[in-house]
Order: sequence, then structure tokens, then C-alpha cells
Amino acid sequence: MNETRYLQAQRQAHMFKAMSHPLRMYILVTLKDRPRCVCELAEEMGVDKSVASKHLSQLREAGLIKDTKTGTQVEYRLAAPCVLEVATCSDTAVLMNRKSLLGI
Amino acid sequence: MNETRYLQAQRQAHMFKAMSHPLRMYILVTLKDRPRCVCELAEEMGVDKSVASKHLSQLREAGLIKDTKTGTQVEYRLAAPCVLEVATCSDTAVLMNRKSLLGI
DNA sequence: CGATTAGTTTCTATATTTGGAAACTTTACA
DNA sequence: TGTAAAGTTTCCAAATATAGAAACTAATCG
Repeated sequence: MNETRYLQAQRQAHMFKAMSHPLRMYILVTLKDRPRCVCELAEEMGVDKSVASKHLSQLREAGLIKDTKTGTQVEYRLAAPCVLEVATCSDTAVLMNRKSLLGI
Repeated sequence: MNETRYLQAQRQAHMFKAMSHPLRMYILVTLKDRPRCVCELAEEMGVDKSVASKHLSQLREAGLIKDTKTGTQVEYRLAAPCVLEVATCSDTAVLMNRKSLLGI
């Protein structure tokens, strides 16, 4: 077991874990548009604000989004828009693979 | 809730879920080098072959790797090497964000 | 000050993921 | 044929993740 390689794998896996939930990806895609506060996202997704807040925490902890506090509101924005392009790109590449896999 | 956007998010999340486990990322990085069979990977990672096999199934199901059966062996290879470059790229971008986040 | 609004954290029940052991399948080959 | 090797699948226990309710914090504003 290559230690350096494992540490790299662990770090990357952690980032992808943050991106591994439908609502969290939905949040990322939505934020690409423009920044939003927690309750806006919660309402848009139809979940409790505590649920939205927790998903946002995970994304922030992973370094994917940033927040700015203004009064009682917390505005969230993408930290690295390129990550999203990356998601779309690999998504497309993999989708093509799966299609050929399924014979579509 | 934007339906199209949610479906896209769901699809991408599914791919990232396959990449969200340290051992699975380790497998991907290792396969970048050259193809391997299940027992080679199991031994290298120090886990039961059933464990390696299950992780490989998930990666295959997500369209990230392909397999070729030869005799009793099943050789796994990367399906889309670009996905790995993508992983390194976003990893770096996010890492930089986290550093500035932590004030490093 | 007291009420309201926006968020976060805690608690709890449920669901999913994971690893390893054991059973099973398939191919090789003595 | 029967034994071994390589994989997969099934089973189970332990660990983790998730949603929503409730409690809590902090800022605004009458």
C-alpha cells in the first residue's frame, strides 16, 4: 500500500463525498447562477432549513463553497466555479462510457 | 425545484459517490498506472478480495472502469483516464481554497 | 426589552454503507 | 474427474449518513 498515494486518494475521496448527494450537487449547480441564502435554498429544494444548512456545512467544510454573513443572513457562493465545469465534463465522459457499456 | 437540474444533479452525484471512498479512489489512481486483476488490488490494499471486488463493481457500475475476463482472471482498467486528471485538478483548486480558508 | 427572522446544533429514528466470513460459480489443469 | 485459483454474491454486524423536529444563538426592529 503506497502511503502517499493513499493520502491523496483519501483527500480526493473526501471532496467527492461532499459532491455525492443529489441535493448537494443541486446546491452547487444552483449557486453557479448566483449566491443564495439558506432559506432560499431550503425553500427551492423543499426541505427543512436545518437540512439545507447541514448540506451547506458539508460543502463549505470541503472547500467547495464560501459564505458571507450579513445581518441574520448567510449568503453562500461557489468557491471554485471550475469544479462545476469539471463535474459537467467528467459527467459527460462517463455518461458516454456507460452508454457504450449498455449498448445505447 | 427545477426538475431538469435535479436530474442532472442526481446523475452527477451518483458518479461522485463512486469516487467518494478512499479505497475506490486508490484503485482509480492505481489503475492509471496499468490494469490489474482483483487479487492484485486486494493484496495491494490489504483487504479481502470480496471487498476489492465490491468496490470494483461500484466503479464499473458508475462507468469509471471497464473489465476484461481472461480465464479465471478479471482485469480492470480505467474507462476514462480524463476523469482522473479532473480529480487532480479539482482537488488542487479546492485545496487552495481550503488553505486560504484556514489561513495557511 | 420582547418578538421575529435566519441559521446552526442537537437529538432521534431510519436508511445506507462497509468489511469480512462463508457459500457459490467458473475456468484451468493435473 | 477432482482440486485449486480467481471472482462474485450473500449474510451479518458495526459504522455512517440523512431527514426532520426541537432547542438554541445571534441579529434586527417595533
